[in-house]
Amino acid sequence: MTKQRAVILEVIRSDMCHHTADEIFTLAKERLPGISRATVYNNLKTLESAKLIRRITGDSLSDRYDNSYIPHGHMICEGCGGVKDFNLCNFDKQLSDAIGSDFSSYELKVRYLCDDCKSQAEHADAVSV
Amino acid sequence: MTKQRAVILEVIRSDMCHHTADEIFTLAKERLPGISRATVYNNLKTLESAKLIRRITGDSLSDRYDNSYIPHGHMICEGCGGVKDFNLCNFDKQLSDAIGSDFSSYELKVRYLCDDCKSQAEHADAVSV
DNA sequence: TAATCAATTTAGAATGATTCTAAAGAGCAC
DNA sequence: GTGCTCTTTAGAATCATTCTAAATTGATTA
Repeated sequence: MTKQRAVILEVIRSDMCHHTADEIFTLAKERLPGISRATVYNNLKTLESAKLIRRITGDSLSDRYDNSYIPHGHMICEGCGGVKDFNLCNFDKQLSDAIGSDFSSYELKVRYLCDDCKSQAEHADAVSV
Repeated sequence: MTKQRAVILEVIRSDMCHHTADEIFTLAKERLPGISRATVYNNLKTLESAKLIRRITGDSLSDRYDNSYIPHGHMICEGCGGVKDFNLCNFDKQLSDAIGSDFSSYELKVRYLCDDCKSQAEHADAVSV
């Protein structure tokens, strides 16, 4: 475990946000000013292979990284691109029943409008009328 | 509806595959040799806004397009990469309850091993012992 | 401590998907 | 036919990510 890898893992674990590689790069740079962008990408791959983090592919241009490898749902706001976690009860059983087989993982993304973007949209409507 | 847009829509609807933009470009070019890549991208956006097709993100580097806008699950075999569709009963209600909001769409992908690949893997195990 | 060797890091170039730009073309209302 | 708007086109630009090759690090062993 190099110090670069440790810092990247700490950055991802330090809060519940789902950071992009670029954000992780910026945050890691605060602690290791010489760190390279390629190192961040290399380590994100390594850490995902080691099942310490999970990559989330989404609606925004860049992927995001989750500090947990355990599958769960992601709510993706169509306004701001923000990502939140959520869980469904007994979803594993429901899924394996539906597909008629065990499975190794799943990815569930819901596109919606978060409260902030919803009220912004309402405000915009009110103004434009 | 321009003839370019019509051809792109036909290409997407002509089979059950989930084509990439590049594949759609190639297929459209067979019928309209002068068509531009930008036209394909423009129209894929337009057609998705019109809810005639759906964009699927995350399987590979490039996005894919589904000839149905209605959300449904995808079972992706980790052995052969094959994709099958599946559905969950009352999933819309379950989802909106879980996230506490309406949503505009969802994407659900399950990674598993299909029967063929499963028996192949068992056979490989047997051989290797 | 010095030699060695593999893994990691680095900067910058390369790639690949997608978007942008500006000019040309098509279709429609008047 | 004129004007207007939307669409198409080719190629340039952009952006996230990957690759490359040289330098560095760290562990291991002599």
